[in-house]
Amino acid sequence: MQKLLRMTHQREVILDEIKKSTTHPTADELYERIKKKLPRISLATVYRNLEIMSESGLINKLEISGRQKRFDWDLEQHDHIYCVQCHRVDNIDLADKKDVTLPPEQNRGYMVSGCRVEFYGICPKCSNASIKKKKGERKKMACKSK
Amino acid sequence: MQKLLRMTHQREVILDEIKKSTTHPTADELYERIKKKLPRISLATVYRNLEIMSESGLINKLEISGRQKRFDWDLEQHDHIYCVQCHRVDNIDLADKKDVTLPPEQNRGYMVSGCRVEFYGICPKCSNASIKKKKGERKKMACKSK
DNA sequence: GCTTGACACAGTAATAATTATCAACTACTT
DNA sequence: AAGTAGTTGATAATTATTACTGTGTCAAGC
Repeated sequence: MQKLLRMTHQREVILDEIKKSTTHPTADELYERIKKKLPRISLATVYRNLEIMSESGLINKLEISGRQKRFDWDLEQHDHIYCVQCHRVDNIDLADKKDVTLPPEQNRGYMVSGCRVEFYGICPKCSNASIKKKKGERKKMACKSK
Repeated sequence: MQKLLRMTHQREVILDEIKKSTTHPTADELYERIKKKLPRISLATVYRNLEIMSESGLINKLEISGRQKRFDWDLEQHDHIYCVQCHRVDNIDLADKKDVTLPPEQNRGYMVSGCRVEFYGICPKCSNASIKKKKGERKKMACKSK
């Protein structure tokens, strides 16, 4: 499964941009940022290399709700919390994750290989934005909601 | 949020088809099955009504990994396990779900409104299929993988 | 019984996200 | 230098979903 890959300039820049992210960017978010450094890069290259790099284990592809794929540089096992309003995704570190186990009589015959825990709610930016809105301050939302 | 809606024939057939499902069908899986009963129904009608019925609480729209939306007639809170090979989704009933909590210092400022637990692995059909394949029996996979 | 308005329908166009294709280019290997 | 395997940018194609459009249906009010 682990695949050798040449570290091209494009790949370096993509990887670099992911590593700088505090949140979990989508392919087109990364594309927008990377364009500033490599104006001629193609969106297809970004998609292609995110896929390749996640296959070869350099980054993680998140399995998470929502229609866009998101990528993560943090290869340690961890879980996520995401905002139902702006779809932002943050890391969480669940201490008692080990307690979450599926009793064998419940596994429906599956060979279980893992478990994801996903919390959801409203992120601080969005809840601030909606408080301000209530107060009548006609200000733009802090984070875009699609 | 709860919205009144007229129970048309199309809606009845759609709802009926979901309730008959042991797994969690996608819109186009349902469309294929419903076409046999209502050959003139439009895919758009299926999508529209799944959306409407989940808004009005008749069915559940699953937030789950994978690119297609899936729907569920079971309105009770429960979690899911899914097959990484054929993308089938089954219900599980997690007894110690209550233990899965996010310590306040970990919530990143979110107003947490819920939590989903998702197990993954290989479903019985797929693992049987791959055993048969290993034995050299050139048989078709038991469930399609896309 | 006819008219009006509110939904709902089928069919199709449009959109969003992603993946595939392809010709040109690059870096290695011989 | 020539061959070749991998990579790139541009663009076409695909997939899943949503929006639009003209038509139809039904119940309420006249």
